[in-house]
Amino acid sequence: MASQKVNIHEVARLAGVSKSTVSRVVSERGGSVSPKALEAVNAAIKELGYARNALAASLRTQRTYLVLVMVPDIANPFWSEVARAAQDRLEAEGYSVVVGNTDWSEAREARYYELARSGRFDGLALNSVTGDMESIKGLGSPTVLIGERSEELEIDTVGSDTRQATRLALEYLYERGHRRIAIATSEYGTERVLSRRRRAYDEFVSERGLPADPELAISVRLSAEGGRELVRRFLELRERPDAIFCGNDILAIAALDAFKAAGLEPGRDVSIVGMDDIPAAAQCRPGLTTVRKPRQLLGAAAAERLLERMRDPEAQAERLLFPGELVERGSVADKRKDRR
Amino acid sequence: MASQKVNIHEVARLAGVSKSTVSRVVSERGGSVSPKALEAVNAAIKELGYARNALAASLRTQRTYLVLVMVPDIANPFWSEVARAAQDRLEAEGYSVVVGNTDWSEAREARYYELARSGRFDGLALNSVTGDMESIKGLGSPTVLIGERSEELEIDTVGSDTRQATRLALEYLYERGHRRIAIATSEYGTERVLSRRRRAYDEFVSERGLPADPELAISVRLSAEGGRELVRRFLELRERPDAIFCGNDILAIAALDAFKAAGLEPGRDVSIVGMDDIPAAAQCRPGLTTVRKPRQLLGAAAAERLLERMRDPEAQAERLLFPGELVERGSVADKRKDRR
DNA sequence: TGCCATATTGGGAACGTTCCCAATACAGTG
DNA sequence: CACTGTATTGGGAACGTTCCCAATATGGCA
Repeated sequence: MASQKVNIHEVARLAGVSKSTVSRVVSERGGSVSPKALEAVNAAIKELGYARNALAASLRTQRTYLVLVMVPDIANPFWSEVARAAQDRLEAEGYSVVVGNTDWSEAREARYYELARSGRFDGLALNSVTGDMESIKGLGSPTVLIGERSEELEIDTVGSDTRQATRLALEYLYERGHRRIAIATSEYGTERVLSRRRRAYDEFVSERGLPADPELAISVRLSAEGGRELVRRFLELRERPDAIFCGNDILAIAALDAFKAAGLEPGRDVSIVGMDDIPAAAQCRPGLTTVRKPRQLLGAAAAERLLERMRDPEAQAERLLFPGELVERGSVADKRKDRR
Repeated sequence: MASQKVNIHEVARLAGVSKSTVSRVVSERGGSVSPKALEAVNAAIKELGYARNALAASLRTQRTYLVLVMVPDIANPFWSEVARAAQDRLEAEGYSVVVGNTDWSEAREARYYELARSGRFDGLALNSVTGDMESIKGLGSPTVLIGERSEELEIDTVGSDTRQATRLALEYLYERGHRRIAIATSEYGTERVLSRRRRAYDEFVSERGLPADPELAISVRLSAEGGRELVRRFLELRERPDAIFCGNDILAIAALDAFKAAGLEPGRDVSIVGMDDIPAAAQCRPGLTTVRKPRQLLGAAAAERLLERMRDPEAQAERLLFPGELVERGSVADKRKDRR
């Protein structure tokens, strides 16, 4: 059975009805079919091992019921949880979800854009590494951005409030007496606009009159490898920072381990604050003080927004930002004099 | 521009050529086109913002150049690395890769099978949670199984050698003087066949004449939550095991943390061996002794096998198993008398 | 110049479904 | 019984591409 070439016509022939009737049975929005015909069709489907060709159906209906969720790092619990939450919500509405992993690579991202442009998906929820808004607008499918990476107002955006989250972390370090605070984040080439994180940092530094040494802005990949590189670069600095604010937890935890390996105890000799609050942040020693982002909320909200956008492609774009929340653990020293 | 309804005919009209010529330009296998026509077509494509409809093309050619990699847990570094390695290999051959996350759920897995049956993918590489081989055979697309979950010989399989890996871990514990060894793995309902891991364990236990207490076979989910549950169940046992062999590292590391929280020091009061060797296994304290599986190799081999299978759907199925390798860290105590 | 081989081009059919509309069957009502 | 309204059915067109094949243009050579 299942000779894999069976189509609606063969089913119709075996069931003794027309292809239209078979279509009414197999397509979800089927019109009325008599019980007798229904039974005959179902029997024929079973006997022939018929499977509906979604490509042909989509070509005709212009709906695929498939959504692509594109993220930069599938292995990062932050992203996988966002994706999972979005998947939950979208599947409940009858969409199937597949995930695209760009692995922080522009080439891969471009590849997924091409895939999306070819009409295979009804919608996309994506985090862009390149921040190339023109490509995204040219996609031709309803799209929701996850993460606040630009000032873009024409595309729906669901993210956490980067400025607020960054200031929360820096404020915390400042309160505990740190003055020479570094930021480790990812900047893409010199021509690109500075990341929001970096701008929030610059703003904070100038507000508080902290040293604005360019050495303190360290650009590394937001990965474990980036964390190790961060520590190598840190150790080579002429004047070492008191504290580092890291762009995500993966980076921060790798840095934490690398510091320990180098004989510096995080939370005493150097302070580290992360971003995201992934499960590992609670499991490392010392625990990582970090800013929690509402992952499930983010994923669910992105899905919700995408559903609305797919219903009404002409709707006004929205911008939804969720605040972060500081989670205190052990990776920040308290340098206040009155505590000593 | 990009009114999103532009098709090959409009491009042809603007360029002053026939649709056939446009097709020759946009489809990869295009025949010969004069430089003049090529230029005219490209200009028209650009002006109209034309994007080729992959659905229509696939319907005609019966090729989608899209592959689905289905895994049970996208957030587990083991699976995400396997997926990434497969993606690397497949993209090099011109296929695009999307990932399906089943989250250990049978319902989700069934949903992806349905998706696959509808002809959207040229091939699938998947790890089945249910082990429902009949569904997989009925998929109608070239399929490679990742992971050795059954005796199935009709489907290409790429996996690690579960029996060898399990025995390696148990042997290691045995050598170090452990005799009451528990196994924590995931069994699905009583009617299902026992997992390979479990069978290898039973075999080892009977070979060495170790206690075959059914209490020692603990079935939990292979997740962090499962690790915490494992420790709760462990603490309630009348006669506590010396050592636990855990089905994967996620489980093992969560258990390790839970033991510490309960006041038992892993590597002294209780011994733990994991499986996979994910990065976190080296970062936890104590380090997790575990069996390393060759992730990249597994993913690349699965991709390779799938490529061959897509080339020749009638080829003989193969079964490729890679051995594991013991990585010694600090989570196992040495109970040998001669050492004391 | 005439002829042949090759390069280029265009039109119709096909991929497998759903949509539209007209045709027929059926049941209920006066 | 005739009539009307609804339920069910079937056939043709359409979705947007590629494939096949025949037609035409082009260039080289005798």
